[in-house]
Amino acid sequence: MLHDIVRDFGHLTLGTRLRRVGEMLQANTQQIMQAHGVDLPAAHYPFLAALDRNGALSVGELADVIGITQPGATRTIGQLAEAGFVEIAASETDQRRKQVTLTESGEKLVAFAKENIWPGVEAAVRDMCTGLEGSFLDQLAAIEDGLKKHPLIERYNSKNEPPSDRKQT
Amino acid sequence: MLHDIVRDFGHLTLGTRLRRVGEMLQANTQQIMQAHGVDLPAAHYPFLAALDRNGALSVGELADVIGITQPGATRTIGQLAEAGFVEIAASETDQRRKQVTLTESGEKLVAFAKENIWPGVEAAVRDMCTGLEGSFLDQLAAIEDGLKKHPLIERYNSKNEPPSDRKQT
DNA sequence: ACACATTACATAACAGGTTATATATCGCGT
DNA sequence: ACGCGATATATAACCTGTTATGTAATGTGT
Repeated sequence: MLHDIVRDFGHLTLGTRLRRVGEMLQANTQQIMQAHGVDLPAAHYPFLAALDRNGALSVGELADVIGITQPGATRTIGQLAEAGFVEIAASETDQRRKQVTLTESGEKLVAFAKENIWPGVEAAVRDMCTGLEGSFLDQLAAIEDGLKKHPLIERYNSKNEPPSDRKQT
Repeated sequence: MLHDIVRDFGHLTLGTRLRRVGEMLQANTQQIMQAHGVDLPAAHYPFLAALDRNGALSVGELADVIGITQPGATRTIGQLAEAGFVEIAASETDQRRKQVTLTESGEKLVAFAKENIWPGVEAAVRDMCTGLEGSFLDQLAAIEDGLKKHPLIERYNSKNEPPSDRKQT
C-alpha cells in the first residue's frame, strides 16, 4: 500500500492536513444537522450563533467575530437572508452599515439547535478529543484515525436518542 | 472588543477552526516559496513531492497518497501539466490509466525546493509547534496566536539566509 | 465648504476541497 | 465471444475560504 505522503512530510504539509481534517469535521457536523431535518451548510451556523449571542451585528462585525474576511461574510449573510433566517437592514445613523438580525424563523432554528443538537455535537467532538496525548502532530494523527474509524454521527447517535425530525411539529 | 465566537464555542466549531488555520498555513508556505521565486499554489507541492519520492503514479494513486479525492487530483495534475512540471501519458497496459511523471523542469523544481526551501519551512512550522502543551484545543489556540504574532515567513527568515532568487541562474 | 482620505460593503476572480455523475476501458462469467 | 459489472478518469456543480478592487457614504483638515 502507498504511504500517506502528507502525513509523512510532518510539519511541512501541516496546512494541507489541518484543512483536510477541518473539512471532514464540517461535513460530519452538517450530516448530523441534516439527520435532524435542518438542512444548512455547516459554515452558516457560526453566523446564527453569533447573532443569537450578540444581537444585531453589522457585516464587518460578523466577519470579525467569526474570524473570516469581509467578502466571505457578505456572501454567507446573503445566503442566510435568502433562506429567510436573517434580515438585512441599512443602519439609520450610517448608510454604509448593514445591520443583520435573526428573523423569527432564524431564532426558532437557533433555539432548536441549541436545545437539541449542538450539545450532542459538542459532546461527540469532545469524545473524539479525549485521551489524546503527545505532540500536536501525534494528536492530529489520532484525530484523523479516530474520525475515519468512528465518524461523528456514530459517536453522536450512541449518546443521543435517535433524532426526531423537527419539521413534523 | 468582540469575542472570537468560533473559539468560544469550543469543540462545536472545531472543523471551521482547523480549516481556517490550515488555510493560513498554506498561504504562509506559499509566501515563502514566492520569496524564492517559485510561484505555485501551495496545494501543488504534495503532488511534486509524491512523484519525486515514488516515481510515476496514476491519477488515482496520487489522490490516495495525498489523501484527497480523485477529481481534486485530476484538476491539480492538469494544472501542473499546463505549467510544464508534469507529463501525463496513457498507460500502455491499461488505456484507462494515466501515468503522471515529473518533467525535467519539474525535477529541477523539486530538487531546488528540497535543497533550499522545504527544510526551512519544516523548521519554521516545527518551531511554531514546539513547547505546545495542554489539550488539543489549547494547542490549537496557541498555534493560532503564534501564527498571528509571528507569521511563518518571519520565523523562516530568522533562521535562513535571505532567499536568493532561483530564476537568476 | 470642499477636497480627500477612510470606512463599509459589494463584486469578481481564484484556490482547493467536496459530491454526484458520465464515459471509456477492462476483465470475468457463461 | 459477448454481455455486463467494476475500475479509472473526467466533468459539472457546489462550498467555503481567499485577494484585489470598485463604489458609496462618512468624516476631517484647511
